[in-house]
Formats: sequence, structure tokens, C-alpha cells
Amino acid sequence: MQIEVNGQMVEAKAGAPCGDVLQESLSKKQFKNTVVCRCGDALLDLTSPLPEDCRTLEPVFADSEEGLDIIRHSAAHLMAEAVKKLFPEVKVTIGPAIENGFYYDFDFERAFTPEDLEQIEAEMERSVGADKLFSRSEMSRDEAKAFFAAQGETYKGEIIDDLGAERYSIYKHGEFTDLCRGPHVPRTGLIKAFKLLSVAGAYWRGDEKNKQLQRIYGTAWANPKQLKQYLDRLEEAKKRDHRKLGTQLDLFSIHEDVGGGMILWHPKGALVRAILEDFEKKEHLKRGYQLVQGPLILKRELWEKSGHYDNYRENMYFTEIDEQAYGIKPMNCLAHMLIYKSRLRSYRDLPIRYFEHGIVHRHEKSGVLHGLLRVRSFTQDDAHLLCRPDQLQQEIIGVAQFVKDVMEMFGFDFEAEISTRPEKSIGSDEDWERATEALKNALDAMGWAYDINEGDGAFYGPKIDIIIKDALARRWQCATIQCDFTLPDRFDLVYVGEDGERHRPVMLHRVILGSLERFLGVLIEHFAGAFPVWLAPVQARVLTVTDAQNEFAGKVRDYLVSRGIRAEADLRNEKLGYKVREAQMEKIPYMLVVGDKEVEAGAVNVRWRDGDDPGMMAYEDAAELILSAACEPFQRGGMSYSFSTTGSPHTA
RNA sequence: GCCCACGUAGCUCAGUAGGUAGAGCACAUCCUUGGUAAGGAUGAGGUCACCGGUUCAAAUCCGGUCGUGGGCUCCA
Repeated sequence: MQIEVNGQMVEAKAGAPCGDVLQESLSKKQFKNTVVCRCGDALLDLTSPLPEDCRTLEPVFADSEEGLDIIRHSAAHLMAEAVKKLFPEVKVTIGPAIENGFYYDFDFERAFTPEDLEQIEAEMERSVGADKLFSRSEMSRDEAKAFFAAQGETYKGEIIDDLGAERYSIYKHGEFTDLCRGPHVPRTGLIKAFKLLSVAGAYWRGDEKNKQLQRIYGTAWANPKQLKQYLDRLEEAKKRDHRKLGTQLDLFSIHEDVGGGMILWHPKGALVRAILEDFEKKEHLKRGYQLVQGPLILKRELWEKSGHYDNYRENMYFTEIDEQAYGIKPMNCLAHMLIYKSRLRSYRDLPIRYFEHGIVHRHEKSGVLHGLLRVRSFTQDDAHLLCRPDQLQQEIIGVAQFVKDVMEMFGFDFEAEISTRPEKSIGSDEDWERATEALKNALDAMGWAYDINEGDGAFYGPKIDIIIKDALARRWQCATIQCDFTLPDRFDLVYVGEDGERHRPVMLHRVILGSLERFLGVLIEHFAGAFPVWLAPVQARVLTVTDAQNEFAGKVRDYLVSRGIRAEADLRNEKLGYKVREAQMEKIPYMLVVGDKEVEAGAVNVRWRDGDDPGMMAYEDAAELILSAACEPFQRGGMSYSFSTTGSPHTA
């Protein structure tokens, strides 16, 4: 038959190994670098027979994205082989490729030690050196069950029962055989660059009720150079860890004595927060939101009424006042609804958009706390939008646009997900259906791609989640838009329609940054601590060469402060080099050096944190330079920068 | 909450055949007035996370508690 191989038409025989067909159209070097092949949408082993209906055949090279997945998955098998050889009593479970690497979960009586990992790695190296063939074969369900049962691999039996198929493919290399859909690299020699990274506990099938297995993580690449680049990248990422930078830049701290997941914001960190809050308040007012404020604790009955007591109690803190039970708020919606309810609303009033920087407390499990990214006390930039059903679509789009404007302003890429009804939830099926549709329609209107997370919604409604990544490419949920037909019902929220009747409004819960704590954590890593000028706690520092310039330096500092710039003067009896180094390590965007020459000219010598120095200029001009740099990120989206709280002038 | 690892000055870290602790930075005092990433001297600073055990003797060995880190589950 005639098929297209790598762009050219060739004559091939159906049933011949794909690898053989490919080999004729590829250079030796290319073929050596081929891990599997693609026929239409399907990926096939090089040893697989060429299907009858195959019209095009392409090689998948080791360094392509698909190729790397194959290598990583194959590396997981290689690791399982090594583990079984060293520890025959281990039971194998599953081992997929993941972003940048792979893992395999093992059932083993004891924990793997770092020494074990070294041994396993050495055993894998031997297997790579031996360049063993990966061979594919098939078994019927009964054969497969009997085969793995005979080896005591009970987890494989469970997987077979679960899949419920008639035929199963198995892969063998050396002495190791595993149930696997494949495909795999043709020979172990293609797994050239890998490293085992860590061992961790993981539950069988991801369910904490199940047995905890030992998971070994590893990374694998097409060649040693790529591997080194990745390991270097990991090192680099550690340097921008927000916990490390938080200490170095004196932004925040976490004290054991205060409690886990509680943040102490130091002056500079608190200032960055205040700037963000200030920016957000103005931006919300511009977009038709109203600022409101509720208390931290509300009576327990209210949480019972809302459903939080039944559905969210394990995450809440409670207290008692005058023998009356109170709940510390984990969310801000109740106060907002009561504000809505404080008077009768007309359809003309809608949509109503209430915004609050609301401090919430959630009892997160101790093991999940993580710097600023997962805490127990945090501030949400929370809003609740109450609207008529016919306004819902437009309101969701408005929020999505708001999210887009803000994320683009910070330079974050983001991904969207829609989460549907969870098991533990309240409300009718129709309402859930309507709400989910509204969210999907809005994202379609925005032209955003999104994934669906079945059963991941909040207990009161479906939601859109926006996910951004930290320095280690870990994904964090920030913005979320949640549709809610249920709470307005429970709290009997109404508006009077054009017809004079009472109607039920729809409520949207939404945050943009999510929590200020988490967002700042990701932001610190995103900018490696070098905040953009508008957010930098100190925007400019005047550095004197000797104390002969102290008076002039003070004058420059005062001028900058009067122009709304957060400026300091470093008048200490230290050498200029020392002051420059310190300012640089504090990542202050502008250093304004003044010596005798500058005093005489009424100028400053501008040194910029990020590279080329603008040089000497009148200090009034330097102020304009700094102000325009501060405004720069706001060019898009019709936003603007101004910050009214003056940083306290500091005279050292 | 679960699995594994770790917990020494404000910070970063040394400190193994168990013998009542060290360095650099930061801090204080003094000297130095010096043009773009660290000038010099002196000094102060530690219940070696906490509790208990083994021992003549524990930062070091054992047990527990708390905390942190990497994951799992969960989440903004």
C-alpha cells in the first residue's frame, strides 16, 4: 500500500513493523533519535505492525514534547524494574509521566532512603547501558489476571478489574513485565538523561482512606544537556522562593509562637500590601463596585442558615460570647447579603456589586500550610454581585474582563477551569445546570479555553477558577468566579421587578487576586523580589558619597516624597560602594547618587537596579523618570497609578 | 490529617569514635570622609526547638511533643 512517510509517498506493507517502514525514510541520526511513531492520531511502538488503515506515518523524536512524555513514562518502567530487582518483595502499582519527569508508586513495608535511591539509580543506569529491548505483547483478561496474580502483584489485578477490557497490552524489558497501554521507547538505551529526585507518601488511587504508598519522583530528558538545564532551573527557582526572599527583603515572617499559617507583615511587606489594596479599591470603584465592610465573627445560627455549618464546619473556627455561639468567618458573603437585605431593592438598583478586602480564617490541615501560598488567616479581595437573571451573563463577562486586565498588567499567564457540582452540595439540579451553563457561555464569549473539573465546585454553586504558576511551576488558584442560586434563596433576597412583584436575584462570588497573601507570594517569586516600580516599597534611595552632601540629599529626598515617590536617603557614614550594594540587594529600583559634583549642579546621578544607568540629571527630571516608570504597567486596560500614602521618609 | 526528611546566634551555615559550642553576614562602640556590589579594629549575642530517657557526662544516642521542608489528600 501507498502511505505518506515523513512527507514522502512510499510503498509499505501493512503489518510490517512501523520502525522498519520509518527507517527507510529517515537518516540514521534521525532514526536513532526516534522513540515512537505517529499514525494519524495514534502513537505506536516502533515494533507495532503497520495498521491497514494507516495513511501517514511520522517519527516522534526524543526531544519533542510527545517524545519526552514517552521517555519519562519509559523511565518510570525502568525504575520499577530496578526497584523490583533490588527489593523483590515490593508490589508495583502505577507510574506515569508528569510535567518534567515521572513517578512510580510502590507498596513497600519500609520507606525508601536516599541510599536506596542511589542504588535504584545505579541499577537503572546498568539497564540503560545494557540497551534492553522494550517488547509489547497482548494477553486476554484471564491470562493477564493469572499472570500478575502469580507474581503477587495484587494492584495490577485491581487495575485490570477496574478497566474491564478484554485484551491487555503488557510491556517487557529485561526481567520486568508491566501492564501498560504504552507506547514505549524501543530500547532502554534511549533513556539517556534522568535523575531520581525525592520520595514521598501518596495514597493508592489518590484516596486518603486507602493505603499510603511510597512514591519516587524522578526527572528525565532527551539528553544530558537538557537534564542539566532542568536541574539548574530548579536551583534558580529555589533562589526566588518567596519564603527566602520574604526574609531577605524583610517583607514578612511566620512565628512558631503565633501559630502555623499566620503571617506577620513587616513594614515593607505591609506597604506592598497597602499599595495593592489601594490600587484595587480605586479599580473597583471605577468599575461600579461599592466598598462595604463586615465583622470577623458572626453568630453561629447565621452559618447554620447559610449551610456553611453543615458543609464547611470542619474548616471553621468557633468562639463564644455571652453564652452565644459565634463562627469566625471563612467567607465574606453573609455580611454582604445582609447589607443587601437591609432595605427593599428595585430592579433598577441591580446589579449591585459589593467589594471588601475581607479577612477570613480557615482551618487548613497542618500538612498543607506553605509560606504565604497556603495559610490559615488571609485577606480576600472579595466581591458579591447581585443581579437579575438576565444580567448574569454580562456580569460574569465583566468579572472575566477584570481578571484579564489585572493579570495582564502583572504579566501573568493564566489558565481557566470550570468546576461542576460536588457530592456535598445544596440546591436544585436545574439551578446547577443553569449556573454552569452561564459560566461556560461567558468564557466562550471571552474566547478563553478551559478545562472542566467534574465535582470540584463549591457546595453552593459551580465556579470558574483562574490558575497561575509559581517559580517552581506549581499551580495556584487565584481568581475565582462562583455562581450561586442557593444562598439568595436561603436568605430570601429579593428585588421588586418592573411588574411590581418580588423576584429572586442571582449572586456571584468572585475574587480577582484571590488572597493577598497567596498573590503576594506568587508575585514575589514572579518578580524574584524586584517589584515593579509602582509596587516597590522603596522606589528610590538617595545615596551620599560623603556627609558633605547630607543637606542636599535631604532636600532631594523631601522633593521626591512631595511628588508622591516613596524615597529614602542613606546618610550613613559608609562608602558609596557599600550603600550601592545594600540598595541593590534590597532591589530598590532607583539609586540617586549625590556627590559634590551633583550638589553643585543641583542634580543626581541615577543608577537603575536593572541595568543601564540613565546617568546624571536634574533631580526634578529624575522624579519624572521614576513617576513615568511607575505608571508604565498601567498603559493597558485603562487603569492608572497613584498612591496616596506617603512612605515615611527615613534619615539614617 | 498521612508518609519521609530536617530543627545549632537576627540571617546563612560549620560542629560523628557522646567530654558543658564556632564562622561569615547583620548588630553596638571606635577609627576611617571614601564616587557606583562589602574600609578597619574591638565587642555583645546561643536554655544547641521543647519535654522525658540512657550515661559519670548528651547539640551529638533513644522516645514523645511542637515547628519547618518535600509530597499525598484538601484549598484562595
